[in-house]
Amino acid sequence: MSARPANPHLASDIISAAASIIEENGPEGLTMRDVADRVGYSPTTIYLYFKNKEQLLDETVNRAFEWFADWCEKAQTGPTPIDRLRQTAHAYLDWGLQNPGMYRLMFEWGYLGDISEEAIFARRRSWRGCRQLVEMGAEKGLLPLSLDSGLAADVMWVATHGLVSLAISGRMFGNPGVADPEVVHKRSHMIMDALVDGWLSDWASPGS
Amino acid sequence: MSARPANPHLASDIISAAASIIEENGPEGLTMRDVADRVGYSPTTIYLYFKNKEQLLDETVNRAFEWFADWCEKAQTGPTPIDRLRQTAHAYLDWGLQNPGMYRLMFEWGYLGDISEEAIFARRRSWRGCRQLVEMGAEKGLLPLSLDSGLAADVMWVATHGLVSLAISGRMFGNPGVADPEVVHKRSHMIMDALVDGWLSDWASPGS
DNA sequence: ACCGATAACTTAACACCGTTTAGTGAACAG
DNA sequence: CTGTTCACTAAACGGTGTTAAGTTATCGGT
Repeated sequence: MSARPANPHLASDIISAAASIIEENGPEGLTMRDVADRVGYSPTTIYLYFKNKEQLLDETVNRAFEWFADWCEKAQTGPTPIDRLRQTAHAYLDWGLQNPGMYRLMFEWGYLGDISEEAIFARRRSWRGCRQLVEMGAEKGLLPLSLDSGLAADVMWVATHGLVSLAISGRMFGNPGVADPEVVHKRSHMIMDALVDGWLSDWASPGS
Repeated sequence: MSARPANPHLASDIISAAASIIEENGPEGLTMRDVADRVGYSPTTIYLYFKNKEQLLDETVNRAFEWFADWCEKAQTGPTPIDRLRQTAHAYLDWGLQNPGMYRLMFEWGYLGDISEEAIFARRRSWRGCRQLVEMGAEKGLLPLSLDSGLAADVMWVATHGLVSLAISGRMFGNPGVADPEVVHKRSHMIMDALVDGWLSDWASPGS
């Protein structure tokens, strides 16, 4: 959000170029010089539109989170909150499997920079959607809920994130690193179903 | 595992130096020159003992996985498999919270390199321990298991990893990035208990 | 005692990275 | 015509992983 020159498309083009490079080479494979080449300007020009690499990545991530939340919301076509919860979970997984570079940047890249309150709020949009589904399911008695909805949403998110994280890192399924994409896809959706099944059964328990 | 000069302690010292730098500065903050400084040699000497940075990191990770598996096994003091499962889960979480830099390197760092079959087998030691606990719990009727034990272990591992991953990245708990360590510790152990509670209730379910 | 080989290590450089300094050239206001 | 501003760039700085080419010391053989 630094003061920018007039060219109104360039900032957006730079972000698009960064996003496509991230998908091709991963977050660690993104260089300012590559971004500049792709938009047809010199590397210094990037710094007229973004304070530094971190800010460029932050804004790229902000846009990716919007796209990600849209994707998850669009998947919710089922009649009951339970249906929509399962659909959301699988949509989340698919998004991660299809955009592994961006997913890693969004959820695993170092520690968070100095992003604004609005950006934080916007990034958590999909989490709020998840919590709403949990609350709707609990109200209708479809979800046996002994936890508050925020904790339940955290539990679901944590497990879903862990599945995506391991699946895209090639560290799962007996032979870590090998990871035929089709095998990973099939196995991870199977695990996703098992996770959702677990959420739908009773959460109440003896405790520790 | 490249052919190495005679100095028998140096390779191990280099790995130790790398490990401590990773804990101080994170994986992205590790420099070959820093490693060399810390062991008191020139940067080029490191390349006499390790082919490149990737191999140094691989061997550092191998050693960390041993330490990690020891830690998880030592925590299993309870009488029943269920007790030991919960203890293992919390031990896993604590290890991650206390060694965030190494944890990220072990589980989230780019794609896996060309590591040997033995190394892969060794790295999965803690996963096998988890699966054994699940099998013991199921045999004794303590764990209602409608899944095969490998899938059940994957489900548990995935959720536990997701919790650690989000907790150490500062992306959880309403205000991502802020993350007072004590708050993170308390909240993440609460989520861990909720996760374990879920595993102990019935896994059987309608499916999707 | 001397020679050559080898082993352990270092100096100096390479290409590349994020970033900054000091511009260039064109458009425009007076 | 002049001075200013604006969008952009060339060249450099310090830092990175890595390598080529030494340097120095030790040791076996004669």
